[in-house]
Amino acid sequence: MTAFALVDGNSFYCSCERVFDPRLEKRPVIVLSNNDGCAVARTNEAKALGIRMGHPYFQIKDLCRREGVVALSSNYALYGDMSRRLNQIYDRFSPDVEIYSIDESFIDVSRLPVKDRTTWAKDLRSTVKQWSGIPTCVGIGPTKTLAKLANKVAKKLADGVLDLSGSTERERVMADFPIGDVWGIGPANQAKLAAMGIQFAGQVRDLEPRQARQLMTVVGERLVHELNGRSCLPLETVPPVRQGCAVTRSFGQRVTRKPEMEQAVAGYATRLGEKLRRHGLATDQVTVFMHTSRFDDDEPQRSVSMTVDLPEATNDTLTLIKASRRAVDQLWKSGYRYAKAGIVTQDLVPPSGSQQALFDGLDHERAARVMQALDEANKRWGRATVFPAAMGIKREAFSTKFEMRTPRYTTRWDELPECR
DNA sequence: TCTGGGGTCCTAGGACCC
DNA sequence: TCTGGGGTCCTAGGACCC
Repeated sequence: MTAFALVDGNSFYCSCERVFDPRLEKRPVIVLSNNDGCAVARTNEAKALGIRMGHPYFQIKDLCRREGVVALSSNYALYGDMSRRLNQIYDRFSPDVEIYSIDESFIDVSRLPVKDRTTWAKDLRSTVKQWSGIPTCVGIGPTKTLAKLANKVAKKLADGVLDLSGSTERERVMADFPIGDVWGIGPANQAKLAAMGIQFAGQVRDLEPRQARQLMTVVGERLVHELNGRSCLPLETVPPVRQGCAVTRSFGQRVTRKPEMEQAVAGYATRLGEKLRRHGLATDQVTVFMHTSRFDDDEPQRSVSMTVDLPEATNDTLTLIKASRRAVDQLWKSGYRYAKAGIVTQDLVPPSGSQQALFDGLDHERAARVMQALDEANKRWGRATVFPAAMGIKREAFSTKFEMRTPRYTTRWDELPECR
């Protein structure tokens, strides 16, 4: 019999901030998306004030001021590092851990030598809290979907743990668990099911698998099995090779001039190269897109994209910049206020450079050494210490806003927290 | 003034082939 | 006027996730 635990950090980004600034304790705190656009993490105190997930910040600015909500820009360097620490702790509790997202991990608990999984989970929670400062919740069930469901319910329990291994308890909980909160049911499927009078997880569980498939494709059929305790989604301890890679950003201010667009996209190409090299992958085509904002509805709209094929798979930043610049050249048209642009790639492959170098001389080798030096310098002294001139030097006009970012406490020597 | 970014999986339908 | 039957591959778009 399979058994999974799902552990996640409560209001994860906010909790990370609280670890390093105890003044945030008990206060409503939200963390904002890129560009300080909308709320992507809220403490319970902030939720109680009616701040929704994805709530645009400009709409709640007044509320925040009035109610003393602390709004922070996102600090991904900090959250990523805290996430790594949490997983190191999980590893001590089980050899089988799947990192599912920055704040969630699945743990195989079917073969743990414990008689009571609830006690085990409570021990995990308190260890994590003590060692990292992050509060967590744990849900346990015979399938991943049920572990997720248990976790959601555990959020409202005093001890933050719920084990749904037993079928009686499971049925009781599923009877009034809203379908919209079930993992895998989004707004579209929720509406479809609601139209059939289905509102609770227990009703989805009792659908015929064939009917669920008709309604929600094979995903829905799997869901029914999972809710019945028949595991369809195995633990994936080794992350699969990634299929695509993208760097896209909204601009801090609308872009109306071509040189700015060129610099912005050159910056994305640079970042793309870094990501590809970090994963040991390469690409043989890049798609560049740019568009205006749908919220500027009294202005002319434009949304275009173009794919450029590369002669061979590469992760060389300068090659990526050249290719994306060609695309910008083709796509650019003045008279619009562009809000966002990006580079997207698919069909990632291992770099072909090492073989090619044998045939067409030293260029590949040289380029690879330049990239290696670039990556090492930026790793040691911080991102964009060394960067291609095409990115431009005065980037303030369009670069992403982080006006309320806290220090990168754990990953930068010059931003270490100090005791006074 | 101000509305995120980056992934995955699935299906339908067209192009193409024999 | 008649105008098959099946495959495969690729892509766009939808849905979902955090």
